[in-house]
Amino acid sequence: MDDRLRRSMPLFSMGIVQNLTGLTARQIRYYEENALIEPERTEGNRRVFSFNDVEKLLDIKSLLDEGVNLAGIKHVLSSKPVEANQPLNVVKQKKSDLSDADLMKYLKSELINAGKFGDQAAIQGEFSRFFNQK
Amino acid sequence: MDDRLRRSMPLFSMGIVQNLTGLTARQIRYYEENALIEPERTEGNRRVFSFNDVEKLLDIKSLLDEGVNLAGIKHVLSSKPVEANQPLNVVKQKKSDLSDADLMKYLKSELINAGKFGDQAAIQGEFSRFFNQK
DNA sequence: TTTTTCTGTAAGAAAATGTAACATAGTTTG
DNA sequence: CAAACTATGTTACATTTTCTTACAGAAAAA
Repeated sequence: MDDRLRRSMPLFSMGIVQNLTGLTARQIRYYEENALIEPERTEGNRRVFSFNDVEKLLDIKSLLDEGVNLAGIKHVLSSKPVEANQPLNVVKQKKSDLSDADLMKYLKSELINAGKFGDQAAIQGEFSRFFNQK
Repeated sequence: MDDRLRRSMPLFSMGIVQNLTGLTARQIRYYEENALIEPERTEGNRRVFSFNDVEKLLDIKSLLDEGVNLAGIKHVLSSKPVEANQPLNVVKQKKSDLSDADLMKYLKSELINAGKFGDQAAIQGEFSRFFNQK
């Protein structure tokens, strides 16, 4: 049960971690700057990494290889799910100062026009999904 | 049960999707280029988006707001878990042509040195995690 | 003393978006 | 219907941001 402790025990120097992960020291420091890891420090200010740090760096490495950027890596490592978006999470911007009611009116009028595209009569049915709830 | 069908039915024009999502046409086209969405086309080559497309774009939008890049978004939307890394997924590179055995030897010698940092006697225990399996 | 590591800064590459030019589709109106 | 708009499409180039690499000087560790 002190596994948690053992895994966060500071053990590895920068040089070793470079070899273990294949990341450069500069990269590792950069990731620390961006709060992806938080290695301990010696009295002399050298970083000392734990197993957790190393494993996290290995995860980071594999995500980097996929081209995922730091923000993405943060997201994945903290595995926030994508917040489920509401029935319709309309973004206002531009037409910014519309009231919700106005916005809905706008959408309805726009959407009615959508009829031109496909000729599916089901459009009416879809509207209910957007407008008939709440 | 034809919900699936309804949700993938092409309904929305580019302009409407811009308003619904707050993304620019340029962005939306770029995401299509990168295979995040696959809107249908009219005979005249205009894009027509489904509900699924719009919802995906809303997810993309919220990830973008977090600073996640396309690779990251792809990863999240397909929600691949980070592949669990093996007990020690050593990266060779640089010292590239070592055999696995040589590499293990190298790691052991390096790791033994690690003792200098912390003075925790538990290091020996940790080694087993790395070397005593398989 | 020699080797590592630290911080900071600058230069370079790549990703994402903006912008502009010009063609075609679809809509609206006289 | 035909002329006039407006929305979209494609392509190419410019700009911004993010990440990596390289370098310099100082301190720590061997």
